[in-house]
Amino acid sequence: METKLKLPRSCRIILKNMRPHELLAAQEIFTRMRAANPKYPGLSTTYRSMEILVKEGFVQSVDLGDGEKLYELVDPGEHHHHLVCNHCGTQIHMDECAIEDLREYLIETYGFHVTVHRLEMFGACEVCLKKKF
Amino acid sequence: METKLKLPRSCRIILKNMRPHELLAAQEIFTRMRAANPKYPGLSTTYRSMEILVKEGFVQSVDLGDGEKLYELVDPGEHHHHLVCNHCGTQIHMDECAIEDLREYLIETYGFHVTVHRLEMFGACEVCLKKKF
DNA sequence: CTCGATGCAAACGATTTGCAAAATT
DNA sequence: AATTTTGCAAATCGTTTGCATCGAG
Repeated sequence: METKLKLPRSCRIILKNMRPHELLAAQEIFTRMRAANPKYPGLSTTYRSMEILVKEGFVQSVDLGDGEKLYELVDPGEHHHHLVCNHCGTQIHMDECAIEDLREYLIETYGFHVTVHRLEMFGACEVCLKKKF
Repeated sequence: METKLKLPRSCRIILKNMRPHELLAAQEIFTRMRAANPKYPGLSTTYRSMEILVKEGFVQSVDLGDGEKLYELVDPGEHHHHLVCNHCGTQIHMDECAIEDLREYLIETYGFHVTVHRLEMFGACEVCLKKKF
């Protein structure tokens, strides 16, 4: 038996208006939610909401290394990785998780059991490669 | 012909006193350098130095997601990844780079050419696994 | 003398927090 | 009425920057 999950209003607004596969900073989420719904709460509430949504598995938080956390809707329990083009900024979402195959190897070699991981790759996308960047 | 690299004094002190395979925050580096050498410059110089050392390839900067950058001596050009135990905090350094094998696959599948990547894995180390954490 | 290195304090930017007011149940 | 959510401003914290001074070549 699972208790029905009760999310605050702000979380519900976010879930309703945030699109999957879009990496957004808290600031940006706040701005968009306000635009979509003038009665949407303030910025600090956004931070509080994202914390809840991450914990509940609705949102994945991603760190691209530029000093701010980015958030992204995911199918609960799922996660994936990003290929970020350094030239045009395009973000490609990998369908598969590159680490899955590594799991067993890491247990055998290091005795280490991976539960969470973070992987981001940077480089050049197809288009920019052709432009000879 | 390569120009002889001239590093500021603070960088030289850091290279001399920092141990390989040890992840340290700027604050921590500052403290240690001061301890090793009372004439070592201040904290802001440490930040400026790390920037140089990263750019020159002496140091790798790592983000474990807790809001501060960590720095680590590396053999120039090299890089590697970390297995961080969530229970005891142990950091295991992987000898190999798990991503190398992925490179070709990503080019074929996504047309994406990876130049830089970030990979950190979190979970339970051998010791903590045995403790049934 | 000239230029890069440094010190110091202020600025910054994202995030967090404290507490009182408002809304939900 | 009790509990949860929110607003707002202030506090945090790591990091960066401006600018005057110091020091090596």
